[in-house]
Amino acid sequence: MELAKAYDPKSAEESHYKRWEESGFFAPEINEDPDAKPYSIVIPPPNVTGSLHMGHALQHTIMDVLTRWKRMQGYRTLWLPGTDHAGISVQRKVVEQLRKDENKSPLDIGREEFLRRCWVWKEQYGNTITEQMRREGASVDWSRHRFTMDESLSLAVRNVFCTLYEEGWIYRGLRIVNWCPKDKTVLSDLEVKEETRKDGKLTYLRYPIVGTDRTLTVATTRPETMLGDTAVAVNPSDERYKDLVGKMVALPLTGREILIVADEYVEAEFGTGAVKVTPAHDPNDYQIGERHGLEQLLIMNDDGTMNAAAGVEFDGLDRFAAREKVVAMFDELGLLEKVEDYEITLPICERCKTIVEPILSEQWFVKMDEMRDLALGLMESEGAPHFSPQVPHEKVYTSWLENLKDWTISRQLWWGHQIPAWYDTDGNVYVARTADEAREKAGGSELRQDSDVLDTWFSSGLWAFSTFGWNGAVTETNDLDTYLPTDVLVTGRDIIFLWVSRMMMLTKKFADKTAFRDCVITGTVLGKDGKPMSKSRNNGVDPIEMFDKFGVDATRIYLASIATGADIKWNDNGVETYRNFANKIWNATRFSLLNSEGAKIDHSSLMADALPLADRWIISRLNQTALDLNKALGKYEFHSAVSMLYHFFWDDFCDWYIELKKDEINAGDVEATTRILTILEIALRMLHPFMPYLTEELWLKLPGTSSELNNPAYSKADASIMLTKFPPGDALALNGSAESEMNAVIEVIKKVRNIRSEMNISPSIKFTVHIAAERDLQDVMEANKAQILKLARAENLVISDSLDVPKASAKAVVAGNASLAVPLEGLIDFDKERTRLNNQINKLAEEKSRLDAQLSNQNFVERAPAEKVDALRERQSELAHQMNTLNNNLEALN
RNA sequence: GCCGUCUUAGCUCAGUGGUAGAGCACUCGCUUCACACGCGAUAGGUCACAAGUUCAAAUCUUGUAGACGGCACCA
Repeated sequence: MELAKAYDPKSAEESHYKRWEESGFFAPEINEDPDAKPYSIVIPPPNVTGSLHMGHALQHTIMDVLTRWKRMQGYRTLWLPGTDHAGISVQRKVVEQLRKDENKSPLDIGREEFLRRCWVWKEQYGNTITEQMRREGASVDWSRHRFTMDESLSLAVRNVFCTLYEEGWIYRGLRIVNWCPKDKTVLSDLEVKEETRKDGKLTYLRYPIVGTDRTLTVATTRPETMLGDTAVAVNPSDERYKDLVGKMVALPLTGREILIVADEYVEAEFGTGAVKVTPAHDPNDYQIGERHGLEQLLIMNDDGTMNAAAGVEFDGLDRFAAREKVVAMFDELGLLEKVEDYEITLPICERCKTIVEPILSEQWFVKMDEMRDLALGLMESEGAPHFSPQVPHEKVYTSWLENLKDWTISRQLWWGHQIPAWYDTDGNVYVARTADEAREKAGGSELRQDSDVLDTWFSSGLWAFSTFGWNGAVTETNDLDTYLPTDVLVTGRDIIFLWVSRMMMLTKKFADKTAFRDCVITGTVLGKDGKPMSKSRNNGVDPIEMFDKFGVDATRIYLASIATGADIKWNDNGVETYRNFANKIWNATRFSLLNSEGAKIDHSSLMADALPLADRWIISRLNQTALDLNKALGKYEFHSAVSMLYHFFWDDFCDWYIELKKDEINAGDVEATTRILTILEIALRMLHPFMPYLTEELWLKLPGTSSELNNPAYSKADASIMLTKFPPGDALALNGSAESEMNAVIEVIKKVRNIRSEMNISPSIKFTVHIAAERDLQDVMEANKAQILKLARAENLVISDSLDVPKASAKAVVAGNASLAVPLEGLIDFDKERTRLNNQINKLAEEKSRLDAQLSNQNFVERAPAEKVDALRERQSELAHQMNTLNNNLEALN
């Protein structure tokens, strides 16, 4: 069978995924071993509004590498996929669609119809990302695909909510919350980001003091909130204002009189030392208000416009217009002291970037005291989750938990899990699992359900166990029993608090298990400009484009080559490197197949006695690589795994082993070809988790592959590399003497090549190589004569105890007190050879002087480990010997 | 304000107290019958800076500078 000259990823990508999926290879049920240990991962469910970005591609690659690796090891492996309903995102898309297509608002069509449209939207667009995951080669069990608003998962949400309410962990209360006037919903602290603006203003307003002609100046960044002031506060020990405490100020523009109170919160040194107090629009003012029994005057509507309480002149005015108007009116009244430039940090809505308004509102909250203790307890007792990399994430995670505030879980949206709480006409609340249950509790009064839905992260927080069938009504399933705790969670830093922590808490609370033992935190893939990829920066790189340009496998293994947790600037170059690597693998296979008549995969062929050096060497290297590879993967060190695969395959297997075996292969040596094919087959297995398409494509072409090579756990399944046994590596197959002998051969070849290149001798000119060495090494050289001749492009090899060559020779030293020479009568340039020898001598001299200094240091000799000292001494004497030889060579030229 | 990360070759990045590494780019040579997405040979580093610990520091400690992240505050 002849392969094309270059690897074309497209055809491989198109043919294998469907077969794998349809054959049930991704489902854990493919494993027939009743004693197989489980291995499970749940995917961080991407938003149904999302499409694949590089962060997904990175995380999915890591999850798939782990899944394929464990599956090949014979674990009952499950990678569970799914999607998140993404409350605000979907709602916004549907609202926008409605406005554009029909010029209607959600209120025009009503809740029921709006929700129907959301479902239609989800059905239509919600599987973009799942289709893209198929292209990625993600070996997820599609039969277990979950959506956060599936019936069972929704039931789980209602049951969890009710239980937490009954136990007092969920409450409804009036608090200052983060309000997004554009989305018209409350947001949790984590959904609010900060933006520093240099063009902020600090406005100083004068409030006249009643019964005097004095004024009191307050400073504010939000002048419009003065319309809701119900007090002015000063520090109790502030001498300037001591006599004013208890007096009233006449609040301009409102006709109201408000009290001057003393409160420790106020810092005398900051600003004017007097603070306007707006309890309904500021969290600190709210606290002051509580302490002093102040009125909470709400002056804004949910869209950020002022309401009637702000006064007729302001009613309906946008908050920023109101701000200007307040300042202008103070100015007119002569009460505007000054306006200063002020750098200000504003809270903004993470999604729509609108400035968030702190506002007093009645919402649902989860009390975090016990939740926090659950998560901290798991960290303390089990060290769970164990973060990779551990620094800095473990500390950030625990210190965040230690300072946790209550979680606002209600959202003023329609798309999501509607809060299972009902109100009677008197405003009494009945939390119940169903409307019937609520009616029963209410004793027949007329009820209406809370119109809010729950924070999307509330349902995601249940993901680790709700996806395995837990819904509160059903609390025991095979999957829960088998796959929980999951083994590892792979995600980004940005959702450690939003999701990771909550999943740990809620899984412990309701399934009484650890959600996952390990947590791999990936870094951020940055744009070429070094900044996070974003639409506004237009620096995004589309994974699909990379797949098209370089292939899925090249993109995957490049992503895996990034150090775990490290951020990386995207560069196409990196992917190109692995595109080339894929082509190298393709061509190595192509070569192996060219002369493969009569040969086939045969693992026993590697066990045969008296194999040639190159074979003993590559088998040792192969096993070392397999051992190191498994170790690296076990520690989530994907980058070092990739690096060792790359160098084993390219350097050891292609550059040396194949080149050394070429003559045998071309001569039709069936045994040699069998070994090459067998080693290649094992190498492909090791590469499979990273490069599933290429390896499957090639593996199926190898002679002798069949389901008999499958891991016994999959013996009844069709043949596929993804079901073979992952090479564990065998420490007994390591062969130190073969490695050192091979290294000697390699060194000889490299030295001769160096002579040819430095002396500008054309590759077409064949010459004789003389080697002088001790007896053992002579035998090695003799046994590998043909290989040395071929790779050094020489026609003759003379091996002896000492060099006997004409003056016109180029010489070099090799390890083991050996030396070599190439007679170059008529070709040698003596000046060049002198320079070449001098360069070598200088290099050795540099190393030797460092060693001499170190070894003459009495402290080092006495205190460093003896074997270290011995090794350096040995190297020192070798260097001396080599320098001596080279100096003699140099003299001989004169 | 508190906590933390990063700074290594021209570029992008590995590096685990013991002789500084890779890929790409650069230079030189090669239509060697798997691969020019290739092969061979070079060159390229004050490991940000300073001090300390140590026989020995890119690696541990402290400080400085620059880049960045998280949290808190923000009248």
